Amino acid sequence: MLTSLRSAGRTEGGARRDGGYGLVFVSEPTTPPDDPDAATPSGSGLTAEKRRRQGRVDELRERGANPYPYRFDRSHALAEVRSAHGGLEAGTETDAEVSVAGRIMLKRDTGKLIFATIQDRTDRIQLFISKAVVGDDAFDDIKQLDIGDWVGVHGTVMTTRAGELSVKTDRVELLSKAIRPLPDKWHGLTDTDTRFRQRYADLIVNEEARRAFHIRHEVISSFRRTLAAEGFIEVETPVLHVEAGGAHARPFGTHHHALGMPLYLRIALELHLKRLIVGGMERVYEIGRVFRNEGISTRHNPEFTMMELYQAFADWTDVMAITERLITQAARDTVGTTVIEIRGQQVDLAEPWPRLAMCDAVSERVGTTVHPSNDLDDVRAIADRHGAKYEPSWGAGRIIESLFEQLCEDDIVRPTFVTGHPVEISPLARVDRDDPFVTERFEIFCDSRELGNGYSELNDPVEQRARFEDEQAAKEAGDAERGTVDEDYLRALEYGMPPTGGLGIGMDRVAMLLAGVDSIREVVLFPTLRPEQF
RNA sequence: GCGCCUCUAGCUCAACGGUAGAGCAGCGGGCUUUUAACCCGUUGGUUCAGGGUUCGAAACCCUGGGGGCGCACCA
Repeated sequence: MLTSLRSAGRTEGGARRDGGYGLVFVSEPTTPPDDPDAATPSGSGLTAEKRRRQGRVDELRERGANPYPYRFDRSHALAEVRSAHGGLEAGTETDAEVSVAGRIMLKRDTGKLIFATIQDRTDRIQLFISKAVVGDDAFDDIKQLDIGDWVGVHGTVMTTRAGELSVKTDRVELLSKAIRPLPDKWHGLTDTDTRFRQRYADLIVNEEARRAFHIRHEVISSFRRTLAAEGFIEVETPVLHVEAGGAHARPFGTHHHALGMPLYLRIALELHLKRLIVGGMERVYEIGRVFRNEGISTRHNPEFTMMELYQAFADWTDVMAITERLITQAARDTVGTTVIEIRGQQVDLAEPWPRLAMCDAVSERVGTTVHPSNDLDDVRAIADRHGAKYEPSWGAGRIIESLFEQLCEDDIVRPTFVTGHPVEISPLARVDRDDPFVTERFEIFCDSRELGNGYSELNDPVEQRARFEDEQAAKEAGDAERGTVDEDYLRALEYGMPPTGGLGIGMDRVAMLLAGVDSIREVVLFPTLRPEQF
């Protein structure tokens, strides 16, 4: 009873909807808001173009056709058609029937024959549309299709006399009418602002853009496979933090209304993941967005994607090894080789990455031994001599880092582990077992950019408290990027964290490296921009 | 935040301080094997905005806006 009622109702409703496009038609604005100046001969080309295309939509509806149908059954992606029939000789017709779908990118109309190039996410393919095959009425309709329209096509596979693989079209269904014209078919979009704001248009017309995002996807997917194979568990930890810790960076602030309290967007994944190591999860990782309230540049977007992993019973040497494996494998999976070109140099990522102690690198450049144990005034004098900037509150360790950035960073081309960061700038890293002034820490530098950061994790709760207190003192002295004492994290450490190695990698930067692009905006789909004025 | 560069038709680009143009897209016509199809004809402009200099400004100057690059910022 219920069932029959329901199905009867559905049939009735369906029938009403099929025969009643007028309902939809009436409720939709079918003329542009600036229609009043339709009478005037002037007006922008875009307005006229959109009006013409919308007019076509209205016309189709009046005929009872739906310019925006609900679905289409596709038998093959375009790349599948090509791989199955790519070897056909010129001038071959087959009886292989296919149903394909895509966006019309090009149209060549020779009178009674139309060649159209459609594009899906896998490939492009040519449609061979003959008036004699589809019939006069259908041919007229196909002529009315615009570049940018989505179509579904039924036909058979053939090659033209020139050898172009094509679908000899029996029937074309309009799947979605494009009201707005596509950018230039040859040049695409070049204005970077427009490319980033209208990423949808960029992706339609610029293959390079599609390629970069495909590489980004492959990098992340490769990381997940490598980590799964090594026994890591993927987790998700909070984005909203009461106090943003785990890195030196200014956070974004927000507010929770029901709790009536300020919250901060995370600047790192570190502290929550290490709580999970305390909890006994042993090998965990997270790939997630972090937010830093800093300047925007070719290397920095305010929100970016970090991969952090933590491995119990491991130290920094294990973590350096897994770093090499992750990035080398990602190169194989994305570009098919471990040999990539960086600044004109051929670099084989499969070779062991050089290790460079920060103090050694600086010492060599300044011609005298520099170490965080040096007298502060001596280190300041060296910094002054080499134009490295520092604040009065900085200790020798932090000034050495400044010297490194000033003198050494730019020279690093191939991936390099820069090791032995001073304790002062590494509040969560464990002191080097052979040198109490530096930590068992490394940063991965490549093409002068920092790709990641790892260390033997500090797990002594008493020492961690002392380091946090130093951070808080620096923050209270006016350094907004320094941290605070995270009592809950200290409580976790008091339960005992096993010896642990940790790693953080900037996924956007790895994607940049492997995609061979020099701006982070080429691998972030919707980079942060000022709002557009409409 | 500072410096330099940039903004012209839907898109890609021209235009000495002197009538705002081309190609693509669109529209009309022709063409049954094209390849950014081609051929003929044609519509389309708040030259980012606002001021100023000038007989005359897309251009020169000022202010503002968007964007890019560099610096600063950024373990």
